[in-house]
Amino acid sequence: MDHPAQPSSDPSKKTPQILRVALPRPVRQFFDYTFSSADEVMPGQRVRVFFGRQTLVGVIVAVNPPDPPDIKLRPISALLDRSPLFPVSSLTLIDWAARYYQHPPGECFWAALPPPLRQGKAAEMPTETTWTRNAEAVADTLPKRAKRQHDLLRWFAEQPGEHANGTLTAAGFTPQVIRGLAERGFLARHERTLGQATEKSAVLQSLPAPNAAQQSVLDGLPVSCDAFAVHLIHGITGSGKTEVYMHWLRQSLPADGQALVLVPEINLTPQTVARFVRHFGARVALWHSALTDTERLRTWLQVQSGEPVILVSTRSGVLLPFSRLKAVVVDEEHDGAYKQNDGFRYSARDLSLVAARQANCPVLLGSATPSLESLHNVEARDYRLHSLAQRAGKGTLPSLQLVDIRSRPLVGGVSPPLMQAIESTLALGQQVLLFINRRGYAPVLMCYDCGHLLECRNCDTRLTLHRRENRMRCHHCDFQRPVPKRCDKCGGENLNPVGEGTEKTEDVLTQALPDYPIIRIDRDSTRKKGSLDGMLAAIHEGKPCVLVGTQMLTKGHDFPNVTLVGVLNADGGLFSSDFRGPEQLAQTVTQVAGRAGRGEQPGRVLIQTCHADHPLLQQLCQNDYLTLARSLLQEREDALLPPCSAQIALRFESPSMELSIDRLVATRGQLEQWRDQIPDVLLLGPFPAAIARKANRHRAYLILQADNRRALQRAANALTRWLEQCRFSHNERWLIDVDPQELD
DNA sequence: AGCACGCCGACT
DNA sequence: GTCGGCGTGCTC
Repeated sequence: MDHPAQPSSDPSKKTPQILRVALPRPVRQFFDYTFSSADEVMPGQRVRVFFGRQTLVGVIVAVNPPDPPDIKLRPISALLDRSPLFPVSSLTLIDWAARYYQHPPGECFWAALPPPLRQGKAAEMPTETTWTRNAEAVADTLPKRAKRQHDLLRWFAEQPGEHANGTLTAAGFTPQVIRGLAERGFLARHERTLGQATEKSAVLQSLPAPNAAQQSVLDGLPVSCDAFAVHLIHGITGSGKTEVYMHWLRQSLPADGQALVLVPEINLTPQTVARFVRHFGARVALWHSALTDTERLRTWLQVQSGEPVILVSTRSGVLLPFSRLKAVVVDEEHDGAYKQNDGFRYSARDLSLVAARQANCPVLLGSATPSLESLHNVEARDYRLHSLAQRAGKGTLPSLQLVDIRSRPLVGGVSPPLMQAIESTLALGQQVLLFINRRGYAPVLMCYDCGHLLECRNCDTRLTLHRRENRMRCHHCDFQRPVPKRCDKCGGENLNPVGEGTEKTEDVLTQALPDYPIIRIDRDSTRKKGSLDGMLAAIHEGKPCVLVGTQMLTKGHDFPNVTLVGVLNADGGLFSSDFRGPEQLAQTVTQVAGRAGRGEQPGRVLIQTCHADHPLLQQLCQNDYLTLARSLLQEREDALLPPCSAQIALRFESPSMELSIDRLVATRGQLEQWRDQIPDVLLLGPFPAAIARKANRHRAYLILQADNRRALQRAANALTRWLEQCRFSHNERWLIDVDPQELD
């Protein structure tokens, strides 16, 4: 600018305003710019600004803030939206989340935007060009030499109707050919809002009437959607929780209201999604990681414009710009997938509760294995607990039985009693599911001469043997190497796989049971698109087979002909260093056991263990999750562990463990200096992480714990401000995790 | 996070 | 003499 800005005497020009902008940079602060146009500006609009030497897209969070910095401000370079892109509800939620999770606010906004809007593209519904055959134009009038145009006409005759431009180009017709035919009047051009042509034809199915148990839960749920309330539904596996959610939405969700339905992993719960689509048709919108940028933009704008969608979504859907949120459902609320474990470490379940409180609407949390957090909140925060204790159809809950595998010969991890059970189940024409919590062939490769275990070069972990690829792979970084012939340490050739992974059990069973298909389902076998669908389809044919799989197999599937479930080794969670080990074990075993006996035949679950007399396993066999969970909760209370207190974890990473620990000792010292302001905050550590070195970074933790969230929050605020001004060198890194779920 | 600036080692 | 290594600091 040539001359300094002055209070203008020209009435057509307003005095410059100051805009406070959130920018996608890892700093916990906003940046102020001037704006001197007469256009209306409000929080929630996007701007393009110069930031140092670069241009960025940011979001206005305040207009004319009371405390602008005393420096020369730069003007914004463009106002990108005529009206706020984010509704007030969204701004409030994101602001709350940035403060609560101690995350840079600009990055929180970034997480809430679909890629096209991050790039500064216009917030307009994406459209696509489609073509229809114009019936009046007859083929004779088209010159013979226009060969490709004749082909295209014939193509339209074979496939009548409306076709997207992309479909035609994919069929090999160039844009010139299409345009040529259109100019001669044979084709009519249309601009369609994306994806809406196909959905409206679907016939909606009505919901089956609720059974008595479902009805009694429904009777206790809120009738109207105009008050905040949390209802926790404990519904045993197969009790029909999804039907309850749907009946409730059908009854209570107003016609113009929006609903958020969170599911842990959309790709793994296709059945849930399909049921919502069948019953609610075009009102259902989906949100998950497999969407394209355009699909994302469309759904984002649909939600933003207040369309009364029922959004079935994974974690990140909680950040969508709802303006008429009237109902929230969180399915499998205990699931760890709701917690983001990098960057902006929010819990979608917890944020959805905050969103509902702000929108003044009810929340349904559902699970066969509710988290101890939610059970704690039944008492501490007045959640209402409902239970569905009966399976919905003819199925009954399976019986659970421990198999002591001490000094028993295991073949591929399978003990003789389990093998007999597998054989007799297959002989009856039924299916078997085996749960193993490790993928690969064997979790360890050991030298029998010197006892050396093959380790990752970059992490403090063992390499897993993957025999299909004939490679050793680290499951914590991307390191791989060929399977060695000789021991790295002593040169001996006596290298042997130790322990069981899904591949090994698959191989052993394929040999032992040549007459039956063995289907392995894990992240490796389902990597190719559509391969999981294929396997699931094969299982649903119902022919006798054995499914060997990891966690993937435990989530929300309904295999009516599975009558035997085997848990290969339940001992992992019994003596884990993580205090959540027992809870997770109970949830996993209960969930996987719930895959048995969902059809007409009763189910049976065999759990292999070396600790058959362990009280947790004994209790688990009673198949009474709630009682077990309550006793685990009592243990947490006695130890003052979450959810009976709150935790914040500070992790420090650097090129050496000594340095990481030193930094945390200094941080602890700083916290001690604020002791009088945070008297009840307990400091634990520093201690090295369970995986002390990951991708060559040495990691250590300091834990802040308190039963008073306010005090903890105050400590965390001061802590992040202090750490941010510390300016460590760039090979040192810290991160803060509020309500950490797992500290690896 | 970028991207500059700045201060030391091997090249024309 | 200068090209470029990455260590340090700032961005309204």
